[in-house]
Amino acid sequence: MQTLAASRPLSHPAPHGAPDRDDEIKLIGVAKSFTRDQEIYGEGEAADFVYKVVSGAVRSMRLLADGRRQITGFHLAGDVFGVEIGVDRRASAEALTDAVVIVARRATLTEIDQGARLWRHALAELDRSRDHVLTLGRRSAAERVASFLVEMAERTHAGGELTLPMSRQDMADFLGLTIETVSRTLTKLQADGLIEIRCCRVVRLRRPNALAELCE
Amino acid sequence: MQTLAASRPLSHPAPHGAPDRDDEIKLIGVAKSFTRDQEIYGEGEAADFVYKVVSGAVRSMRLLADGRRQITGFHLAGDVFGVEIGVDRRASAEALTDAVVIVARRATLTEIDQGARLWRHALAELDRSRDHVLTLGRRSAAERVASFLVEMAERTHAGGELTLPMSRQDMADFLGLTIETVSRTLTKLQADGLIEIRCCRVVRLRRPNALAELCE
DNA sequence: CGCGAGCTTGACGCATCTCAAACTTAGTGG
DNA sequence: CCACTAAGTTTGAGATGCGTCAAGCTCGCG
Repeated sequence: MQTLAASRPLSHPAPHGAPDRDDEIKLIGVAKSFTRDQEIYGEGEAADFVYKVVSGAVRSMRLLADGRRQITGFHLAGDVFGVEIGVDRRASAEALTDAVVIVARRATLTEIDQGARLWRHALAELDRSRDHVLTLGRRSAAERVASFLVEMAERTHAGGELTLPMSRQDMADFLGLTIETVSRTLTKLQADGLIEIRCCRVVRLRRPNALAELCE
Repeated sequence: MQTLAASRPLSHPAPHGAPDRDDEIKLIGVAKSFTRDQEIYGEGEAADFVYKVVSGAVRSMRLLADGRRQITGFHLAGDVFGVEIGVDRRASAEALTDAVVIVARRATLTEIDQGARLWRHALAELDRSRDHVLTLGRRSAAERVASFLVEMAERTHAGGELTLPMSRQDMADFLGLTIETVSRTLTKLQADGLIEIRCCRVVRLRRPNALAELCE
């Protein structure tokens, strides 16, 4: 299932520039590549490995019994994902695009002394997750899409023009909306002059401040 | 503002029975009491302290500029809260009921060697927050209320009869609904025989399995 | 050039929100 | 102990934002 690309053991090659502090989690493992939509791990499996994105992007998600899907996060180059508290996976992860990730045994994390980094990583994820809770609980469709674009622009260090690694369906499942509402909302934001949709996945933020204000 | 009740320094007095593993975070600090609705800390303040509930309950929340409120979590006896990654508070906390909490200097956390516990605590919170994301993103009002009741029953070890420490408004702001929808939904669940509302804040789960199924 | 996946647009329906009023409960003072 | 009050909750009627269903369109790819 998982295509083994290269098996050279490697420590992490600092992905997108040096982090502000020494917050880079070290993974000692093997690089694997995944093709678009390929499962990296599934809900209920043993959580024996942790991952770090080298290139491409990954989605984490949970499913309800009837198939409704909620994406809990997108992982971009440099992001660590798949760190769980329990023995089993509570979420699944799939490659959003063709992607290369480092796979490390879970025990590796704690063997090399980096307790504080792990803690801060979890707290940073928690912070982001709570933002997400605020968005899903209290923001309108337009506000959700705006905050999503602003966040993605920040995370990808996009200067004005932003290339999204995910489809409209992924955006919808992340934002708790339908694909149609996401599409309509983007069209509306464009009509209002806040963004320009260059092509499906390329968006220019024309008035980033106005977008940010939408998020209050 | 913060009523100082007792200033006896104390380590945590294991609140509601021993935890499964040694996951109890140790706080060395002072007990303070807060009255219902009293602010414990506010968004934007310095995050110099961490807290643990001794008795009563606490809500953590974030506000949008126009006053919309999202409660990100309820903290019951034994729960640690107010642990942040940054220097400033990204959320505020208020007493849900009259409550006593232990207040500890933030540095205390890391001084006494309990890195793994802190990490697991953050991961456990993250897990819960992601459940919350799933609920807010993809569940109907009935499913939200059902999952809330099930979760609260678990957390309070309620055997059938559950006494909620929060108002309908708090439930609504936690579940991303309005107070009217929460009220109507509870009435509906009662009409369907899943619960019995003994009085506003006392609920008996008549068919806990059916409720759990609603959450899939 | 034509096909298919993904995206957009339209029309309509419904779950939830809004606004408003009645009711219940808890608290207060006579 | 019982009015009286205020806060919280429930209920109702109507509005609306987003979902659903169904075409039609665009663009990348064979």
